[in-house]
Amino acid sequence: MPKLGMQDVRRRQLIDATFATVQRHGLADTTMQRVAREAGLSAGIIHHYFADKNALLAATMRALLAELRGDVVDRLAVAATPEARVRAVVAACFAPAQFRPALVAAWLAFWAQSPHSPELARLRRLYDRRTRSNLVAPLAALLPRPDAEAAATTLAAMIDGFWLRAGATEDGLDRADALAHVEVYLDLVLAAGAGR
Amino acid sequence: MPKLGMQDVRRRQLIDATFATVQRHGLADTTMQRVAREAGLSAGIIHHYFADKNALLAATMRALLAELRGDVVDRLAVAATPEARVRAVVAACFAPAQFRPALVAAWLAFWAQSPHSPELARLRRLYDRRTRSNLVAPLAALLPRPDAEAAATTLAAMIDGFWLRAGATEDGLDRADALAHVEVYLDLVLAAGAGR
Amino acid sequence: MPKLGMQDVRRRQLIDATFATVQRHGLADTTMQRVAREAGLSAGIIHHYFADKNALLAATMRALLAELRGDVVDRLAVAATPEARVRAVVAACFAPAQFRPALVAAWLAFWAQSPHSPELARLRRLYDRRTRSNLVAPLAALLPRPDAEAAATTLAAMIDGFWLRAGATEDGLDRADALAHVEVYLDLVLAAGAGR
Amino acid sequence: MPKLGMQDVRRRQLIDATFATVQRHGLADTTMQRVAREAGLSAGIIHHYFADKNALLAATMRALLAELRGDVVDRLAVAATPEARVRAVVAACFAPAQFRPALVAAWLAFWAQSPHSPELARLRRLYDRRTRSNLVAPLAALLPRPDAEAAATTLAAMIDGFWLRAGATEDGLDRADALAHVEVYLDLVLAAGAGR
DNA sequence: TATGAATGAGGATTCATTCAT
DNA sequence: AATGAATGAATCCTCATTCAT
Repeated sequence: MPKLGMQDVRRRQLIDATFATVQRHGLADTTMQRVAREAGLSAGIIHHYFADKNALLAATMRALLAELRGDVVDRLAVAATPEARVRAVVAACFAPAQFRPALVAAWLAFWAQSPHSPELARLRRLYDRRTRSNLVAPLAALLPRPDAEAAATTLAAMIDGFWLRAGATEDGLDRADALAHVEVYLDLVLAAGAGR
Repeated sequence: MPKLGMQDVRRRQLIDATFATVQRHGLADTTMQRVAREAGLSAGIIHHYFADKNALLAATMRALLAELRGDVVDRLAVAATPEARVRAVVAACFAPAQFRPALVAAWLAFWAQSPHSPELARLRRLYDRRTRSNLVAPLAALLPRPDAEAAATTLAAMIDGFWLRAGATEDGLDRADALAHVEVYLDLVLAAGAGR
Repeated sequence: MPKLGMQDVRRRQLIDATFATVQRHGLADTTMQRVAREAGLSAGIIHHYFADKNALLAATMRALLAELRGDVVDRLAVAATPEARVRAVVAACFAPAQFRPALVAAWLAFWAQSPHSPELARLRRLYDRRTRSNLVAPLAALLPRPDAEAAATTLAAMIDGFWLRAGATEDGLDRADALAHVEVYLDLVLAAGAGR
Repeated sequence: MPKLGMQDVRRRQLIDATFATVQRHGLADTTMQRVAREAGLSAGIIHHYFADKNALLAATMRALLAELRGDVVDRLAVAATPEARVRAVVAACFAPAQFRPALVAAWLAFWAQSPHSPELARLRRLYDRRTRSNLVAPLAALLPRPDAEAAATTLAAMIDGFWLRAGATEDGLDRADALAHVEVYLDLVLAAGAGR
């Protein structure tokens, strides 16, 4: 394990502070000053570690993406069958660590900003591609390719839709409920596929 | 006497300009100056018609909501059976007038901002409640109440999820494809319900 | 008695509204908009009756001055002796109609602005001159001219000083108390003069 | 490390600039821009040192108050008898450093604004209380308590009254004359008290 | 006479960024 | 590496004034 340099420590610290600030105040009210205060550092120092505000935001988005990816990879590692793999991907998206209103709100803020930031747009496409391939690959072992692709698309939309709703904090929607709804759909699809 | 009826004309004009600016520049970069320029008016006049920026943004969101609602209502008016009513609601959400990347991007921007604006949060809850009841009501005539509610929740999430994806402009996702995916799910659900 | 034209009615109405606004919000927050609303008129109309804001403010100050002057003149008209005349002038300054916190606060606002407005400065000088001559004239019949002038100067300062204090509304200083203090001084001065 | 101790230097510099601007342009026309220019700094930096405009104005008023207080304290320190102490307080108010038209005009501007600013109102009450107790304390050693209080009230009003007049710059009223008038009153009061 | 729409300048304040230390 | 001072542009908003109706 490589020792983390001061560089990495500070960068991580600032990314965490950015995430905290975005979820607390929203992207529009995330200022360098606020991020610095949240990190317990001075305003000027951020520019030693990130070229500018956009770079900081992109790095933060990237970190969120990496965490989700880590969660997915961990769960896929212990999934033996295709069906288990599909369910692992879905479960990761609704894991307590991911499906938190605060995190989802931050996520949503980046999503909304992505049409106006090339780097965020790139990250968004990356997420879309990954989620899709994570779903298509195991589904293709269970369903005909066209059906697998359609199911993956629909599943991905459902997951995003439930996330979107989770972002509105006072919403009563429960994590377990959301997951249950997705799994009901999954059962339906797999049953339909198996019945052919 | 000054020109009469300017009130409504200007308000509409400014709302349109706000919508155009939000979709073009994003909510974060939507300034009063830009909106004014888009509307071909001076910056100061906006405050003649709207108390402040928040009021203008809320009015714009409200207008988008009203348009979607109008579309839904129109389609419901000519839907004879419960099933036709469910499909009408879904179809309205994917109608060309609604399912445009630009509109969806604006929608998403407001969604992302809603946790930080009481008025936008209120509008968001209103949308959620309406969409849900529009779906539950006809579904309850086709399925047992708990199944109807579950299906409505899932449908709403799917619709939102496909919208979310439509917001990323360069995304290849086609309107017709999205609608088709939702209808496949609907077929599945209704078939399962009918089979009981 | 000449019939008042619409001109005069409106001017008076606007002056009253200005006075009300100044005492309620302070001179700095007295806007044409607010004055118009207070008068129940539209913002634009003020400029038909007053050249600009300064003219309106000056006219308002002039009206306050005229009211005080009227009060003084009325009281002087029924004062038979020189001493009665001095006391009449003092009494007018502390009459309930004049010595009101609200009125005094407005007065003070104009005073503070007078170094920066030629017209207000002119009115202020006019007030000073009048007050002084109103006091010196009767005092000169009771005291040697130099003593009369000194007493007038001191009296005028005392009056202004008590006014200044009355402007701070929560101050416990009573109108009757203030008047009593001035009269004690007057007694002292006249007694000293008589004792010569 | 940035330059240290800038905090105090800049704050003082900005307070001085505010004072200069208020006396030159009046409180109503004292803008942050003007203050900054007067201080030779950019407009933005003021908010590094003062929360907002009100804070800057209050700090300036506080500084004026502190200077007067310093003057009074210095003179009281070398006043041996009660009478000397009364005369010291009066003399401080008419010292060349205090009784300047420019300073008095600024003072007056703050006074006029005080009904509309809690912080300024607080400072004004502080000044009133201090002046009064500075006068009552020594007078109580020379006169019966009720007379001492009455004399203090009258003296304070006279002082304020002369100040008010000094604020009108072109006024011919001389500093020495004003002081002389107050002292004549003081002589009168003390003589009356001694004669009992 | 009267309205209120409209402007344009200017208000306080915020902010990303730079820089001397 | 780190600070916080400093800038200048940009933000929202207000306001006196003008003008078509």
